[in-house]
Amino acid sequence: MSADQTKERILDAAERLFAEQGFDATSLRAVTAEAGTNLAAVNYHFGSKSALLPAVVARILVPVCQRQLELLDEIEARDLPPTLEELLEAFTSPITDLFEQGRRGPVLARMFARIMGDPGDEMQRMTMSEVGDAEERYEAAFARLLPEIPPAELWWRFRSIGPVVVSRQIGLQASPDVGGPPTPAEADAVALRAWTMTFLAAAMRAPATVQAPAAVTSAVLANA
Amino acid sequence: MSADQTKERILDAAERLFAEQGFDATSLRAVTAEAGTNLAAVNYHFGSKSALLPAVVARILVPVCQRQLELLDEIEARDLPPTLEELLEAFTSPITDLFEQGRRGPVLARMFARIMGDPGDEMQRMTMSEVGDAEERYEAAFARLLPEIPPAELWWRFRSIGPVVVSRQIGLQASPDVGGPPTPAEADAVALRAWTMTFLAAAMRAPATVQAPAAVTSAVLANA
DNA sequence: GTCTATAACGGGATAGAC
DNA sequence: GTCTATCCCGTTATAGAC
Repeated sequence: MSADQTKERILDAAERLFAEQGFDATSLRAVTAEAGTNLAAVNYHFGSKSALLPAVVARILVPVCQRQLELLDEIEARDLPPTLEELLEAFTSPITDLFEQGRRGPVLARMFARIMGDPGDEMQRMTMSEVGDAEERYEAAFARLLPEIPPAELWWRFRSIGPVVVSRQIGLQASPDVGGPPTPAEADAVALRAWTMTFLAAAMRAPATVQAPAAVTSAVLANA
Repeated sequence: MSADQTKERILDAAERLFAEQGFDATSLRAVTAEAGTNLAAVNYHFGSKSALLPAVVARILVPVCQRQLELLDEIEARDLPPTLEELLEAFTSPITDLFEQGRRGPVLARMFARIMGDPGDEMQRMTMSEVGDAEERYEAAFARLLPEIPPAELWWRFRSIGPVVVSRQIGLQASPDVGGPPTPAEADAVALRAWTMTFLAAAMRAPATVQAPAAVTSAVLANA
């Protein structure tokens, strides 16, 4: 078997198992068994177990961000400014598409959630380096579209888009007896995109909060 | 040392370590070292490592839900129906309060995020049994307040509240060099509550999505 | 490049004294 | 109830044959 094939098979197996069971709970033995190789191959190709994780994450994230940027390019190539819904759709649909990929998608949503809650900056730094470009450009695009929202408040609104999309995808998987969705998951998947768009568009468009920002408050207090 | 004291000390240590490092990555040896006891004590009081996790989670969640229910009782004891903002505040403030508890709070946000993304229904079932009551009553209260939103769509809106609150708390902790918030965390903490309220209130209040629900669509297709 | 075999280690659980 | 000492297992990583 060629080197590239072995590497890909290891990544496939690792992605599935990490997503399903978590990184710590997954042994290299399980990965190599599923990949049809052996322990030594992982260490040869990736160096160690911990080095396998960034490789898996990058392989997932890179195409998503590429697609996000492509869609943004298309939007910005036009003359007229985009609608908020268009911008949201361009940002979220590559993520949703990923999650709706047959049987690969669903488990990935959980992997994302795990990454977001992971301790230590290591994982977040890793994720950032892949996602940074797309995030910056979209944030700027939202800022142009919503000039009346102060940048600090808009920053938080923008960062809530991902969690909402990811958490809803996870909710879609929950079985009804542990508090899953009220209607069949297949039917919901279609409606869910539209409902999520409604939810996020309204939230992004909300008038700026009137209350004085805390930064100002504390500056005033400091001078008192 | 009394039995209760030992038990509490183990729970304290486990809570901190699970939240900081994750469940799998935390060894019982680390827990007992911090608790000032030994391995056998954990197995005596809790039976096993896996049985320690539910105990830790329950100790965190129970008071939060109690407070949520108290606040809802106060609101419903009045004659006039609550505003959406009041209801949101009552639901979210016990969570936010938890996260703002000195040095205990911040790590707990990550523990929550991890739980939400955890595979297997085990953890989610455990969480549900603690949280179920409060969730049901609040969902009903929101439904009364927003009768024009179809229940299925409202269900998803309501389930997004938690993820938004939790993810923002995690964002508050991120250091600026990994994409943390633009302004100092201390100043933001105050403003953040108000901004989050603006965001969520607008999202909850959004007019119902016009598009036909997928359930209807697929029923029509099935009859074609 | 790939594999087998093994080294070196740390984990959870438990028996049994106190 | 609490502790020490120990068992036994699964883990990662690597040396060395092919």
